[in-house]
Amino acid sequence: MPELPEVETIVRGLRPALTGRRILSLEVRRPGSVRHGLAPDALVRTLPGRTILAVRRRAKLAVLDLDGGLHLVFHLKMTGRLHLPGPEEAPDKHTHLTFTFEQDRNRSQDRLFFRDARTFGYCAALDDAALGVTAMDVASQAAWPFWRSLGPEPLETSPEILAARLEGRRGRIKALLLDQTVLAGVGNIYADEALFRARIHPAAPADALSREQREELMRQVQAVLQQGIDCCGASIRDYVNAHGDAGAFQACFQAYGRGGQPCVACGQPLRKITVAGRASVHCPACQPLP
DNA sequence: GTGGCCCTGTGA
DNA sequence: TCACAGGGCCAC
Repeated sequence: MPELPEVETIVRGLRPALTGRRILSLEVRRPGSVRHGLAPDALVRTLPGRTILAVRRRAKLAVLDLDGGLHLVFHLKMTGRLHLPGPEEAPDKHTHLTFTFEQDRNRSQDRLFFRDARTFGYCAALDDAALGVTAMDVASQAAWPFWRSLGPEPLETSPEILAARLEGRRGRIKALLLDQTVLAGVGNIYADEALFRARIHPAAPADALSREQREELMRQVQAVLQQGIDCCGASIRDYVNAHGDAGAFQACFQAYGRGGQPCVACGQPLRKITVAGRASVHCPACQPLP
């Protein structure tokens, strides 16, 4: 569930608590939650003594940059959480990784929990080459394929350039918005919201849209992502930030999860269909098929 | 391009 | 009790 705005909110919450901290230890309570990079036992051996240099986001991934050219990449998928527990808080059955930091007189939290009820999420420990820190790394075979395949950041790319990535694509527009190689960070919520605001049917073939429509769609993608960040994310079901607080963007939903309810623009009931295997809510009147 | 799979908590 | 939620991956 955490999409770009939710991961951005989590990262912003973690940054002041974690930047500059030295790792004391890692406890791996569920080895399957460590994937793609170093094996769990190697990670447990190599982490103590390393310092967190930066906390950042790429697409829907949260990244801790460590000294020595190591990076911890977290994919939260649907139910993953990165959370700073209180001093008395014990790991529960869904807490798969617990990081402990050296005490810091200025900062009260000295642990980080990775929790994930549905275990789709993971932590990957990868080196500079795997993340393509230099241009040479990007071209090298050592690059982590998933990372290398990620498209541009939608909030750091112009709508025109984003729209140009749809050119000549025959797929349904919603499937392309969800395709992380086209643009990185949009999930089901923000795809439905952007399509509604751009008045484009989710099942419209991308090549049936005009250039103006594609650019307007990308402007709306940027607008809903920015609004999501400004609201500290959308909380439905599981999502909370690093401190356990809910977001507020769910109150701004105009399409997502509103099937059967009246369209905020025209009052007609919104329709729920399946596109690209995902529940998709749209207004048949405002978002006609081209 | 589509659909099944992974997995478990939630709500009808 | 069971359908449903869905990101990424894989086989079709």
